[in-house]
Amino acid sequence: MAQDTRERLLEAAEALFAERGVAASKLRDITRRAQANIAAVNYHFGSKLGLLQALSTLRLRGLNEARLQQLAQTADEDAPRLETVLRAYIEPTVRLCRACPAFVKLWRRLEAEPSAVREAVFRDARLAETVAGFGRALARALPGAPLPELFWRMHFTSSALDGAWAGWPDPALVSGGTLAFDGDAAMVERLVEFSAAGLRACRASG
Amino acid sequence: MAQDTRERLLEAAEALFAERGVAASKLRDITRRAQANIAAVNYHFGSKLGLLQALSTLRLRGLNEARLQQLAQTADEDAPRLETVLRAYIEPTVRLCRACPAFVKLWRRLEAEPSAVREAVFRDARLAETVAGFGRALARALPGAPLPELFWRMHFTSSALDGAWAGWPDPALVSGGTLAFDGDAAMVERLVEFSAAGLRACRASG
DNA sequence: GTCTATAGGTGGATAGAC
DNA sequence: GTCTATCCACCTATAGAC
Repeated sequence: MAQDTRERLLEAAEALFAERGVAASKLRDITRRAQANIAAVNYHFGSKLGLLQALSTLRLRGLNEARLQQLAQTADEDAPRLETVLRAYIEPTVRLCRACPAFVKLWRRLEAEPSAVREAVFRDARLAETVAGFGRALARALPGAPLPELFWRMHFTSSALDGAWAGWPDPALVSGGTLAFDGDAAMVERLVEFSAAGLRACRASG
Repeated sequence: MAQDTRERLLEAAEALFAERGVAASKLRDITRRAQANIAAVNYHFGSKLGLLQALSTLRLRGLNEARLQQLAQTADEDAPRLETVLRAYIEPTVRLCRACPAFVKLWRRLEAEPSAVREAVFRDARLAETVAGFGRALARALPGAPLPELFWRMHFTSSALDGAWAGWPDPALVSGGTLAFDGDAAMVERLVEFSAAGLRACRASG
């Protein structure tokens, strides 16, 4: 209870939105969990959607800024190593998964929303800069590869990344009990190795 | 209106669940779209959840049975080609994307649900058989590769597959306008090439 | 900034006629 | 199998006291 009401509301909303979905999360549950009054959401965020937007912007801006910052460390090199670029995308995500485990689930839900909702929610998330920045870096890391091909495969990588943590800490069900988390470092290595190989394979075919 | 009410309800629910989410889809909207009476859902499926379960089982059983059938054509070979195994997983999915475009979006939403809901919804979907069957096939295609590694990378492949079509027919937003669909065949090739390379890369590291 | 009270509307589900 | 009418629990949002 050290934080102020606004922060407690964001935290409670994140947990409930992630677990039940936005529509199924009732303002009453959110305010109860945040130990705030039922009217607090409207006072601080204007509406339920305002709360969702504030939360999304907060997390996604932070994530994408961290990604771009880590990517900027490779900006001097003419041809950065592919694995370095992928790490700049993946590692900040994993840090977010540690700091805000619920948000990764919420993110998955938000991706499934219709365009209008996504547009509203992602508007201030630095998404365009991130796509552009990593697109340029990939093109430098894999010169000669067709750009649309690189973008698609980066999209695969991003989906794999989301899917890897979406079930955390229980990925068992979707995998029929065959998967177990073996630590952040191992997962990062696995993802980097997997997607680097997949991205390099398009050099030959492009 | 050739189909009976039960089928029209399934179709309407699929479209609305996919577009708005399950919780946000009102029984009244579903029945209106299906040109059925408000009481029809409870008559045919018992409840809203019953409707969701019937729909999920119908689609996922069909999908997984088609996958296993295509995989069975490789069962005689000692070491099936990796690309053949991946195609047996991916191609039936693409056919489902064509036949029931809405369900792919719904599937994404369902994956984000808490374990209890997923368990109920996926219970009769032949999920366990599919995981087991493809696990064995992958192990034969890539002898020597550690099994947990193969399962994780197959999970990446599955996530990439979902992500590829989740935004269809409009993947533009999440990608900042950089992606465009260039046909089913091209997407299948891209996915197979990408994930085959990623899976093979674990042979060296295993 | 926080609270109570309530307006104003909508949800899933059912009873019972046809 | 299909329909109308209705129950009632519950929702978001707001007004207005403190």
